[in-house]
Amino acid sequence: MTFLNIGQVAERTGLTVETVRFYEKKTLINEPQRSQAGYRQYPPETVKRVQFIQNAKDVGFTLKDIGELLALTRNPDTSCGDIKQRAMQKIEEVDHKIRELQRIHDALGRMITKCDGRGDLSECPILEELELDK
Amino acid sequence: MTFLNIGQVAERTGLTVETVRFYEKKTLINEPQRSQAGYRQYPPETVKRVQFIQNAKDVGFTLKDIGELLALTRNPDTSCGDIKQRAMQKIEEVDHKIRELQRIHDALGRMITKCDGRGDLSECPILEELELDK
DNA sequence: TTTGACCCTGAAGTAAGGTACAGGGTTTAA
DNA sequence: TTAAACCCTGTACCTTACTTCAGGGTCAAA
Repeated sequence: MTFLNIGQVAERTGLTVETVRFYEKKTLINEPQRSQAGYRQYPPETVKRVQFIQNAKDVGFTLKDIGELLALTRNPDTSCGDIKQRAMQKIEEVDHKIRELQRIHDALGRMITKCDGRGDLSECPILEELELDK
Repeated sequence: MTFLNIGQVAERTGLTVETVRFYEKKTLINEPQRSQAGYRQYPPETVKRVQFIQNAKDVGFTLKDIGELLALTRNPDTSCGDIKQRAMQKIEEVDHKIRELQRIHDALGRMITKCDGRGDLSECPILEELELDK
């Protein structure tokens, strides 16, 4: 078993060295052994762990969420359903954000169609809708 | 013309006094006159200005965007088309965020349907998809 | 042996949009 | 006249996910 320096973990995951240290400080990856000089010596599984973090982030989990997911997996009482519940909670958050953005999209769309882009600022339908009194 | 204390502006807009001061520091509202004791004395139009800020925020503009919109309206060379362009730029940002959230929604949805919620963590399809090696 | 690439810690800075103090002065009504 | 309710400044704090910096040690190749 051959260990990896922090630079090698960074290289294999596409993160920076600073971000790997940051994840360690957040206890998302285990504190590794140190060499005599104090260099971190990561076991190769650390790369997998970092990739898990990246994948979970990519589907919308925050680092705090990810910490909780990892805590769940360490608890022998955790079942598959507990993980599923986290995913369902997250998808609900995502749906909520989508609906809010959809609302914003529609409001902006209405303003944009009202404005032909010509004419004076004083009669700009967009500013009027936002109720800016000039 | 009767002036308003900061508390009255806050009350009429639903903001807190601190937020009104914050907007002033960000130069989104003009520095008002002061009473002899140093109290801010806002002209009544300030309420309209704050409402504009609230409306613009509500359709997705950041405070920075709003500052730029206000700067545009102070520039005599600005046309209605310039404002429309900002709105179109914003709707594009919003669409981009919606697409990203849709992607996340779909990915989470796929994971959730793969997992029946029963069974052991070691065979959890969600954790497998996220590539967590236990 | 020297130089460049690597590693270390701890603290501070970044964006966004506020919120919360601490420690004081003012106004108003009973 | 005193107490409540208001106002002031300046600074620090909050969240999220990092990034940057200062001021060092270490390792490997030429």
